[in-house]
Amino acid sequence: MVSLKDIAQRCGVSVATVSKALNGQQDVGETTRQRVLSTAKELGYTANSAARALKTNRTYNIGILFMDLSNSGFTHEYFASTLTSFRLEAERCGYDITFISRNVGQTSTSYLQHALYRGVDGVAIICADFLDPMVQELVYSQLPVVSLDHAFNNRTAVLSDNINGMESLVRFVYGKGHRRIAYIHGNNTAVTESRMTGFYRACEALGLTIPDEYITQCEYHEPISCHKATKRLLALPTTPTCILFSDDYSYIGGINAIQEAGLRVPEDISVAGYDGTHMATMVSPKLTTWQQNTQELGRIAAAQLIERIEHPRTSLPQHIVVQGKLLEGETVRQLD
Amino acid sequence: MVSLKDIAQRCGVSVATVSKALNGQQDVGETTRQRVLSTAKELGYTANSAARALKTNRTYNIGILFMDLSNSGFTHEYFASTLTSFRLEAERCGYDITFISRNVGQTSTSYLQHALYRGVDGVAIICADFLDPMVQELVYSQLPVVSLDHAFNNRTAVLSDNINGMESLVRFVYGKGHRRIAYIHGNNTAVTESRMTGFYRACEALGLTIPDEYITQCEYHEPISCHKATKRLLALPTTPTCILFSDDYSYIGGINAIQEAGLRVPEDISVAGYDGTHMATMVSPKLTTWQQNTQELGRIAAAQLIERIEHPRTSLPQHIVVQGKLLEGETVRQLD
DNA sequence: CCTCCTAACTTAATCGTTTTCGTGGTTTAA
DNA sequence: TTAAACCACGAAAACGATTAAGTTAGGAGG
Repeated sequence: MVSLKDIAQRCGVSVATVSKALNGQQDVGETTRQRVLSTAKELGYTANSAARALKTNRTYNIGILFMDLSNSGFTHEYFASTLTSFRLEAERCGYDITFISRNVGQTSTSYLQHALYRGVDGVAIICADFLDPMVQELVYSQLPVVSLDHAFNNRTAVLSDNINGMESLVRFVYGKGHRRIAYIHGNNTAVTESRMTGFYRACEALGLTIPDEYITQCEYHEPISCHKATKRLLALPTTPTCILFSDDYSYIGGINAIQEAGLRVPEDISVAGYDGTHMATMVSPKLTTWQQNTQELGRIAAAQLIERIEHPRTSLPQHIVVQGKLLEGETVRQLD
Repeated sequence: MVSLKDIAQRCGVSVATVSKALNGQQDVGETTRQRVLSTAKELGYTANSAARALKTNRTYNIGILFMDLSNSGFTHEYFASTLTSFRLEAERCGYDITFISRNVGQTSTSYLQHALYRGVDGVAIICADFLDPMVQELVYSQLPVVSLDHAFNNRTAVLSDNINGMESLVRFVYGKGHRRIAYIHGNNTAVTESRMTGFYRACEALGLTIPDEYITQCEYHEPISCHKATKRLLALPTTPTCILFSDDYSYIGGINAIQEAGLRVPEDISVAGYDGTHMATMVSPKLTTWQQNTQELGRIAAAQLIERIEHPRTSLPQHIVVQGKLLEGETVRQLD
């Protein structure tokens, strides 16, 4: 590998001058700078990030906590596309991305240890168990941190507007004349809590009282689980006129249960999903759903984290809510 | 940050001894080793990977080329789950993963430059334009390289069995009595070529002659494009009895076109996908498809790359084909 | 008793950068 | 003419680790 030393020798100047010339410092003559720049290119010089990091204590590397909880991490479109836009923005700003795991070398340690070992400038928690003590340790360390869809005290968080999203969805189906609205919610997480709040807020505001048996649970991103939940709902003495599913993907299971019961969407029963995945617009009939703005979620998370990294004193931790929008598909019928 | 020096001072030994003690070298006394180990823990020591990399020229970091070609990278289950299992295996072996982009800092360079800058020990090309000169440059550099689904000369590659997969699929539907088999293939890539070969090989072996208009194209992972292609097929004077789609996801578009034509699957027309995504087993009727073994593809790719990294002289570059398997769903009807 | 070996350390160089503090030499101002 | 200011560059000290090459001290062997 060709280093600063090689360039220095070739140009007959010191290593210091070469470094300054390449880094655009001002105290170096224009002719020397040009000479350095051209020989650097000529020799095919590439900087050594390790040496630079060692000296400057900056790696331009961002650690990503992205755990494949129940196999729905990478393959879950919401997380996948958020990560993609995060990566895009980070790279645009000159940062690289490294996954934070629990092992350095062959031995297992904590997330924080791993982050410190790699010397990342900051950490983004995209997909993880937020209540895990090891995650807590990481969040409340000295490292700049941004989290997605979970707000830690005094730390920057980027949140999808789950309350408003669910509320809007309920108001939409209410506007279509539906009163018997069922909600199959997901696992017990902060996200679920928010959506529940949104659901009940809308109901209260609209003067709706929803029987308890209309509120049931399934696992996120698990069509089979959703299939069963849907079946339970359809077996009730008074069936709902509209079912809100936990997410778009689970809807695949739900629609099966509906078809098995000999019902059609939206003629016999209306449904809506949540997420606004690519798939939602492709299925027929088009799924009515709340589209989360993954592109903005990822971009803002990256931008915020970098802001915290580059201006640790002046930037302040904040909780940013990113608005989604209603995708009015064809699965909610107007009741007369 | 606490460094070797701090531990050395506290223990009253030299930095060298501390380093050796922590790295399990043999020429250090048992009592000193214990003392070093315990004070290291006590002070909360974390090694500095940058310093280590600088000295040893090893980063235990693997670069990943994962370009979001036409938005189907991260969100494409095939790539996403291959990447997941790659990451898992790499981490198990003590390696971390960093994405290779085209910019170091604010300026844009080549993939190779970026890889060299970060000093990765090797590179895995999971999802990229294999014909891009910049990719070629990377592949034929000094770095250990493994590629997925594209075989470079003298470099290790892990390949899904596209020829055999497609061949098996054709033989399966042939076995069900189908003779008028259409194939909507994907974009022009090496993968498509292989599947085409498999398709024609099976036809030849079975004595089938497929009319040219039965072979049509759509974009991978793009239901709308597949929708149109399907429509074209259904408008032919003699329609096929079975349509093979480019991939499971595109099937969503295909099924819409079929339903619009007033046909049912599998009663009126049979179909099959390709990939074996999670979704394929969830839709109703269950999709008949060829399941690629993403778990093994990722795992083997990582293991092979690490083998090349750790034994560059003795290990040899090879092209490994990973077998998939037929998922016999419910979308191919037995013809009488 | 002397030599030699070995175990257990230490010394010091080195990896490639960055950055502070000089140091001459030249220009400018008084 | 002289002092101050400025410019372009160099010397050298880090950053934190690894490792080859010494250096002890103590014991074994003759």
